[in-house]
Amino acid sequence: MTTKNRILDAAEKLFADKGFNGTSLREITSLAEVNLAAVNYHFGSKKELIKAVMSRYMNELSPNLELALTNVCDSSDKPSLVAVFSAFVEPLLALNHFKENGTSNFLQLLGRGYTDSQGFLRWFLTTRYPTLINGFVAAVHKAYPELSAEDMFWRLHFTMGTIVFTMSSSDALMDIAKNDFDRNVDISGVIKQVIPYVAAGVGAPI
Amino acid sequence: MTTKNRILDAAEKLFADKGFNGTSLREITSLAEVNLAAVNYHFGSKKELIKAVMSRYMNELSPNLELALTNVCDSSDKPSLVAVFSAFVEPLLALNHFKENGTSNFLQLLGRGYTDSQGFLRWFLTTRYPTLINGFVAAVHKAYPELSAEDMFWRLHFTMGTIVFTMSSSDALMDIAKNDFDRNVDISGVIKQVIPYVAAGVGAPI
DNA sequence: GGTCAGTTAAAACAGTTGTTTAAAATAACT
DNA sequence: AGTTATTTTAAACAACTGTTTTAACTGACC
Repeated sequence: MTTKNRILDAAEKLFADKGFNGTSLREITSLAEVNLAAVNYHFGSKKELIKAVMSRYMNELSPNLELALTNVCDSSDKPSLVAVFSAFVEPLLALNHFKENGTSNFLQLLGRGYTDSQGFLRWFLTTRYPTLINGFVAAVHKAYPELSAEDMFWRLHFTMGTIVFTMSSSDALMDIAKNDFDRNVDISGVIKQVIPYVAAGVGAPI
Repeated sequence: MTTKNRILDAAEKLFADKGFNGTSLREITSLAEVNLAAVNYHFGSKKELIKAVMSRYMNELSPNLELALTNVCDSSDKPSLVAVFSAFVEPLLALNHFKENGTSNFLQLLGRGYTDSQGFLRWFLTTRYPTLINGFVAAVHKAYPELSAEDMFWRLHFTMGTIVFTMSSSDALMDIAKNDFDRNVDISGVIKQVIPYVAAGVGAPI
């Protein structure tokens, strides 16, 4: 395991847990058991480290997700919204093969990035992965053509909020579910819960 | 204007903008034009200041919201979910009379509190305002009695996520809406957009 | 063996953080 | 007016932040 990867792994875990602002380089380097200066040597700055952590996941997820979305669009003249959102499930869960707790970590990171650091991650994602977003918009449009561009814009951001917020506090929510309902839920269980919700939300009558 | 209130106002604005972690006491005291030590003198600690900022809003909102929710429950044997969520609108918008930008500030604070500081605000709200949450659950149950307690739990948290995330980035979203659709949206416009979405989400078939 | 790029290491940097101290200023009360 | 209590002030505190520096080490190539 190289120093660079030890840092990436440690940073990923801590960023997901406590946010970008809430995690110091010293916490990262001591969890990674590397020297403090290694971060700036290998990545240049903390901000670049954040980008590197996110890129590792996005580069893995992005092509799979684009493929799944075009598959949904090709499979039917008018796919259901549930089908569109279900296209996310497999690529997201595949992150668990890519890395242990990959799905959960990535979604939590996404949540952190949207509220920490005043939207710089939103800029990062929309400028670096625009085809992904376009593919998603196209799929939703095909499933619900009556939805205006403006309404679509809002509902997709509501959806983003639902996902991202749920995942950034998913650990706490799964704990509560275990206590109150004696039910063990994992990240794929949460995803299955959320799909009907967002599909119905996006598909709400105008 | 007392020192205590100057601090509360400045803290509220900065907390909403940049989060609790992202705001320093020195930023707060220089915006409030008071001495740095005044925060610890009047509030004891930064954490207590956060609680005080949130309490000021919750004490204003909570009784109005409880009343509105019981009114919905009393008005019909089976109110619609849109009616239940619409009960939030007036009490939330009334915060604008209570304080300038009150609605937007409060909702943004709520969003910050849920992602910053590892869920301590969730604990604060659920332990301090339990009747509010119970009233909400009761209203949703009356509108959709087939929904199991567990599904209800998840969907209410999804809803919380939608609201809270949307509001914590509402400034950015309203900017984009202005650029892309040449449409001026204010906070009440966003609320009106989000109600059909969350109502449909909570009301999704099981 | 010596040279040299790549990497690691300890230490210090300058700046910021929340909090505390102790003195000065103001207000309230007898 | 004189004596409390309350509030404000400037200064310092120790701890922590991201980043830089300088020296030491590593392994490869000639």
